[in-house]
Amino acid sequence: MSDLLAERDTWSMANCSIARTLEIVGTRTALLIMREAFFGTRRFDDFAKRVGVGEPAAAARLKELTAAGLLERVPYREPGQRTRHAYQLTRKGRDFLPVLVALRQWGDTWAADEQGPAVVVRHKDCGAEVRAALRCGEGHDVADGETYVDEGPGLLRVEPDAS
Amino acid sequence: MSDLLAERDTWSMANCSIARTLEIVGTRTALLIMREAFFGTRRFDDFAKRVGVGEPAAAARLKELTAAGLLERVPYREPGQRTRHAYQLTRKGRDFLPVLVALRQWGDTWAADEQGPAVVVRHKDCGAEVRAALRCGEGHDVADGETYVDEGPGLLRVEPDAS
DNA sequence: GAGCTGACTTACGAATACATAAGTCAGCCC
DNA sequence: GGGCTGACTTATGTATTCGTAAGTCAGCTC
Repeated sequence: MSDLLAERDTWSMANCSIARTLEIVGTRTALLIMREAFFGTRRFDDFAKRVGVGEPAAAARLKELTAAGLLERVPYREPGQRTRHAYQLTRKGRDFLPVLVALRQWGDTWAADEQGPAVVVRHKDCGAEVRAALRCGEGHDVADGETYVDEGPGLLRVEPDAS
Repeated sequence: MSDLLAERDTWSMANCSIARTLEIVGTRTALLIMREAFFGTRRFDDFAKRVGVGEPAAAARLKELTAAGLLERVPYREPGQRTRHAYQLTRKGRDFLPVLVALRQWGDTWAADEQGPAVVVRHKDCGAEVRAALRCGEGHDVADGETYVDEGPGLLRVEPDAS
């Protein structure tokens, strides 16, 4: 275990999963649309209205999220209505829930509304509130300060700047 | 337990912890600066260089993150150098780690580089990789589809649109 | 087949986020 | 006390993101 943080200038984060993720959902509206999708919203107009965003912005984000595979357009038909398309979470999109839970949790803790949170996510089996927790592969809870950064297989070594 | 999702139009998300959080760290560069802060970067120039962002953008984000209380400017002094200021994570900032872990994890799973992740976060005690997991207050692991949305104390009721 | 409705698209302007390049400025070293 | 260096700021231009308002378009219903 070398201390990667001490030699931070010998490697680059050009290959960064966080940056790649943000290229898909890096805008405020994209994340809020994902929030609404988890609330069960499926129709175009409802996304625009409930997120509080204009239709062009909603259309652009929905198209991006669909192209990226977090949402899929599925045809549906209400009785007496014509066939329409609904936006529905894919497995890839549902797997994004921990990010939203972590964001909401941080906001509830550190930027809370005085009234308390508007909604809470609960566990179906027991009704207890769902939280995003850090845990290691051995099953231990990971508390503040108990982590270190290690080299991964995709680490990109670079020449340290002469400066 | 009423079905909030079915009556989605009777309440508003004007009071939303996710949206409030995004007003602080809702930009790509703010999140990448937080990533670098967790890597131990503390100096202005290093933030700009390592995040790959121009100095004005770095200065603006660092100022916002400091004003929001995720970072703090602490004076430091290297031998033979004058006093300078370093940007250091506060408790509020360190508590943001689950968001970054969740983002990285999603990216590693769904937008992975073929080389694998550049870095991994490990648990100090055992060296096992740290993951962001959903867990309920009773300690159960929460799997895909095992959640529901419930009313919180700050829920804002609204008149459903006539439309 | 005319009207209606949901689902977008187009057009245009404002605000924000970013890059590059250059300038400022404090204070330790010599 | 002049130069150097790290830490910014200022200036300017561009790209992206958003708003509002209006237009298009498909395909049921009647």
